[in-house]
Amino acid sequence: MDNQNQALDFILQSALLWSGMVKKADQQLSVHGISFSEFGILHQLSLAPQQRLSRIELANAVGLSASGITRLLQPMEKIQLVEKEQNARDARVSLVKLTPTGQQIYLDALQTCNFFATQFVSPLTPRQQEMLVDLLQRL
Amino acid sequence: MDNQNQALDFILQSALLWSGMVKKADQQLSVHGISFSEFGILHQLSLAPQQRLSRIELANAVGLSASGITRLLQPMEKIQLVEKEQNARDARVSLVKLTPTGQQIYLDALQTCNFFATQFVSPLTPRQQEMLVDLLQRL
DNA sequence: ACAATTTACTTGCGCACTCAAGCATCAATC
DNA sequence: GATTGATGCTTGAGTGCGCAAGTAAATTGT
Repeated sequence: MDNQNQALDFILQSALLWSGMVKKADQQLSVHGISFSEFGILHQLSLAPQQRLSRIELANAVGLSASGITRLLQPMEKIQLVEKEQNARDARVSLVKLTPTGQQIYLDALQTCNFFATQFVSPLTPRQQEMLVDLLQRL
Repeated sequence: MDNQNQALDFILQSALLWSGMVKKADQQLSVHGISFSEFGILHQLSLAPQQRLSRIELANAVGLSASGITRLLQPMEKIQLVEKEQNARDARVSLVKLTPTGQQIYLDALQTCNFFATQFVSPLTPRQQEMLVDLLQRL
């Protein structure tokens, strides 16, 4: 098994893992009424200073396009998980801010997601999990 | 950083990596006229005994639903990358077989994909790449 | 001061996929 | 050997995105 095949295996193996992972995550998170993508948004917002980010920052943080973010946020605003806020310095950017409701839903969903994620990586020892996260972060 | 957060990081980091990876792979493979999903199909078929698989086997191998496979294969049959073949023992299954054309396109695309994959994992040493593939395969 | 370019979004369109329902075939039970 | 249930696949409807084009605001160049 040479290096090239190893790299190819990595890509194809990831495809397989990922498709299953998202499906299960969405399913588990559905009890909170949110999708995995929406969880990702809540997560990034909760990490952000003052829990607010521009839409572009959000898009980069979760790996979606700007238009994807626009459409994802529409229903989230409607059910008050996040709210719009405009930037005083630059009228182009419309900031997204986590509401208290959104914060609460996030904390609930975080429990579920942590449980799921922990279960997902459970075939590995903690030492191996650490190594895996470390390796991925270098890519 | 406890174990739970590590697991969560793994999931979210994967989301980010994966979204970028597929986009780049699709872009590079477009010179061969195929998508990354289609490459996955050609790859699995080329590995299979007699280069033929049922649609269900294919779906499981690449992580798509049965209906996804049906729709992906339609254009691939039209341009003769694969062909239908029926199973003598069971009239329900319709096998998918790689054509010589498909084989050729696959080999060309494999070069591209190997190059891309190799580049993608290049921030890691060969030793680390090996470890990464090994860890993923246990999940 | 005013055009030209760049940036932050939004919108129209379309593709890729899923889920649920349907059809055909096989297998098991009576 | 008919019925019941499981399996392989296709189809209809709907969702979740991306891409390209459009708008509005900021920045840059002159």
